Amino acid sequence: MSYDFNTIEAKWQKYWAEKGTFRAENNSTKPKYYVLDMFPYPSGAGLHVGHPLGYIASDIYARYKRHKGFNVLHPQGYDSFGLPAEQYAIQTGQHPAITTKENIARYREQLDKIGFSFDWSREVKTSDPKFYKWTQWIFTQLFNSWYDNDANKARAISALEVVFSEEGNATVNAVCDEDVTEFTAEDWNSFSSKEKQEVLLKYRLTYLAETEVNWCPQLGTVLANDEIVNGVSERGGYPVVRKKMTQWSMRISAYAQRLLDGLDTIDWPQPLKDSQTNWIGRSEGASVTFNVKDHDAVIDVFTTRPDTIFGTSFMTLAPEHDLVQKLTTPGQKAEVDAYIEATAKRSERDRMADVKTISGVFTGAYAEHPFTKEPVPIWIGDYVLAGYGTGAVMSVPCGDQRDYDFAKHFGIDIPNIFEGVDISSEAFADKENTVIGNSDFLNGLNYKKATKRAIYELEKLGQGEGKINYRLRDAVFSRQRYWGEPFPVYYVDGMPQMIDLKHLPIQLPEVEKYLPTETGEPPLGRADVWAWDTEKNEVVSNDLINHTSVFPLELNTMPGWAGSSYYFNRYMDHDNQNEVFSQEAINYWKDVDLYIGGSEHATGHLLYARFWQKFLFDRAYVPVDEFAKKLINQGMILGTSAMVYRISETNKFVSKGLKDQYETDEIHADVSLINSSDELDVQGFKKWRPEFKDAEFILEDGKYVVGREVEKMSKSKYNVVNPDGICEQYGADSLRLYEMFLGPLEQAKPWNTAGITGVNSFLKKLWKLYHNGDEFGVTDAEPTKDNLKTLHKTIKKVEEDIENFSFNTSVSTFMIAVNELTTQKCNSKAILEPLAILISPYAPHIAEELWNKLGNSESIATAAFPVFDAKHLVESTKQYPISFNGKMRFTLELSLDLNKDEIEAAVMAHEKTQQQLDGRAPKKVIVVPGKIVNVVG
RNA sequence: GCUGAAGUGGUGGAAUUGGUAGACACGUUGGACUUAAAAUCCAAUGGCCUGUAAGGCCGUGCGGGUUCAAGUCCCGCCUUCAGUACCA
Repeated sequence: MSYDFNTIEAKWQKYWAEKGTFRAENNSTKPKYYVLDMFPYPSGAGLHVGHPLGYIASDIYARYKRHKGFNVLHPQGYDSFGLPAEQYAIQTGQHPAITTKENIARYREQLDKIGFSFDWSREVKTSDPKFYKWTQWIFTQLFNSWYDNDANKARAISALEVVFSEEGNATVNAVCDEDVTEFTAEDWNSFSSKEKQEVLLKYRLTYLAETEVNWCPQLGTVLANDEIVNGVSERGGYPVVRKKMTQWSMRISAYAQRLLDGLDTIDWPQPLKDSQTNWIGRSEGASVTFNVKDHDAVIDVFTTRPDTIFGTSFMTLAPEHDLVQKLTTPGQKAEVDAYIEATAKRSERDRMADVKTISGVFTGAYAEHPFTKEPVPIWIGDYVLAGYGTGAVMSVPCGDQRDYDFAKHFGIDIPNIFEGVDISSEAFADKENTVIGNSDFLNGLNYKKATKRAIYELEKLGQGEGKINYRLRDAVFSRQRYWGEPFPVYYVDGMPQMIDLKHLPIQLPEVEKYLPTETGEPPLGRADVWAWDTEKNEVVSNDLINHTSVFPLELNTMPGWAGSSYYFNRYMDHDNQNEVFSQEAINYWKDVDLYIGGSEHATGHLLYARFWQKFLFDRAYVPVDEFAKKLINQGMILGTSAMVYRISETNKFVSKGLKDQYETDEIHADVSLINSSDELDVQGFKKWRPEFKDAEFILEDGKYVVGREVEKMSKSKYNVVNPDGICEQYGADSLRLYEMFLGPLEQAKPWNTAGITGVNSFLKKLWKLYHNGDEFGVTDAEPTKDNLKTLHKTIKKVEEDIENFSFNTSVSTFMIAVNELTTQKCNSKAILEPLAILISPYAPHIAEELWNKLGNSESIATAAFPVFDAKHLVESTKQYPISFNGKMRFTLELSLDLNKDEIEAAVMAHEKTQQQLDGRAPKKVIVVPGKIVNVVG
């Protein structure tokens, strides 16, 4: 009876599904443990071998925790709203829901073959109305909340209304829009309903604002900063331009400091924390207000160097700055307008590509230095970004290289305010060694003291204060898309109104086309049934909008990150129709104990999810304010592409070794056409694509050899390897073991199918260990000392490895164990039973089969993890080599029944040791069972 | 530029608080079995020296240092990868 993995795997996968082996209960006497994967976007291409890497790791850990007696929650679902399904819909007219459903079915089929211990009964799909009902509800909660800086948390907007009606807004310390004006209680009470709504909107955690956004014309939508890479859209690589639109925004900036502080409390990878820290971009400094000469306007700037304020010789505004038009003198107007037009034309990408070119123009206006009252010329320049700080800077050329370059280029003064520093060729930006001079009351002070003093003096003048600035901007939350969550919002008199939970979800309407309307409205504008009737409390036809109780609905949809910002909590109580999750469920599961996923979500999903979690915490819906205690970023599995070399302008291909003799183009060949010695199947290649039908080949040694390149696994590079094929040929257990064996979990590593034979033959050997020829055969014989030693060595190593997420080395440990037990001819049940449990997290199918054959009627999944006993590793005597001075080596034989002190004494007393150590006795000897003696002279 | 991670055989990678570097696997070579191939099994496999053996020397990106002992610790470089970038 040989190892027939196909039959075994199908059998146990069916068994697990039928018995509900991995179903988690929301209450248990066992301690809870929540293992989560980042749920996939179900793309049309299906899974390749890189996708399941993290799932296998989390599955090993989940299964291990079950063996260790935990009540484990290990769910899976789909992040099923998104652009590709919609793009496909635009091209084909196929409803995205249909495509999505098909893709999910395919994903599920592929995932099932790998034997994961997911609790599929808790599956969530972000595009499922039952799920997005709650996404919409959370949106309404954000709308009904404001951020109280004094309490340092979000509070109900109703509480704010009470304050307004009793005290006005003077005492309110909130995170709000900058254009909020002060009003009294009397003012508030005299406001019309609409005026009140307008004011409140400036305080809400999600608000409407006319904002400059990243508009992608090709995609027809707005993108968040993290959806733009190198100035083009992350998806599709299309250009992005700035555009002003009325959009929903999330006031994530209110949480900037807490998002930063929270990082100290969670066990996440340092690189990921660093990129969130950079993204939030906290910088300490001061805001300074400059009065403008001959104008009532003022210019606010943010600076990290208030100590250098006396070095200010000009100011620079971003070309988009609001004051530019107002300040520009008639004489400079033509030049300024031309400059603004020129910068607006340049795409974000161009602007980033050439940072070296210095450009700018003088406005003709002057500001007044707060201390010297000297005139300071006001320039505009595109090196100042509208989106950072206040979009204006006080330029101190002697202390900042960009200001220096700008000043040099335009012949502006470069006053030196540093003691003993030469600034004739470059600016001096070294804070640590700064001694201020030429600066009135700051003279002689260092950076720290001068900063403090400058802020103090500014505050005295009422022209500035210490300030902390964050790079993190509020997140735009509107997308001009079809395939996303509709907002639970309708408009009365232009003001947004939330739709009550009992009427949710607001479902996506049917539309004929998935493109924006001819009038430029989002695709939902095409729906003829898409308005809200406040009398009937339901979605009704557009035609009735003129009716007094029928109002237009919001036509935008939510961005991709909406659903993924709380899905981890919804798994806890996925089917609850009355609440997003019951307090009972959330208080039981609390948070994710282990979260595994890619590092590409560092500044997107993982930041937004932390933000929503903190918000839900503030409003007392969740008990903890960080959703994941530990996070691991699995590395990418890369593909090994095959390259063929076509001689330019011909259909002739030259083998790799000869390619340097010709001018060639590199072309990807499908990896399935290459054998293990890099030889191309020439006939197969001709048939592969029509344009190669008549291809000719220049061979070397009768073969066509391809070049190899390690790169991202992708359909377009023809280097994709599917897990299904691997499962069929080698089995899911081999796939699981091999993915772990490839290397450390966090590291990127290339896939090489050939290597899988190693783990495959290990499984065959394991099978043989339990079989006597064709018969299953284990005995009740007492295990030998060697048997026990092998077993306990393996228990110890595997347990340590799993706890440390070093899954790769345990696979080696298993191989060594099986080799040793084979040599020992061990078929003792007392050894083989615990061995099956050790292996089962990694190779669950074969383990379950062997476990079953060993006479166990229950699944191996809940069997207790074997207990390590150190005594089996201790031998009566062991020889230890001792090296000294590199050259001298001798062996010391010690009894390991001795305790540490006795061993130390024995070594000290050892005559030879004394000799070899040149008369000096060792000061310290360390003996660990199974380890080297450590002799310190 | 800044931030972070990492450099070990032909390849993927092991190596606990500093303690026999290269576990385990792939690949390669030789052998067994076979008409042959596949599969399986056995042996060898960092480099160099000595005819073999025994043994020796050199070896963890480079140059120094600490230590009886360094892949591991310290200082200074080089290279690669990832993230981020006119952030005031």
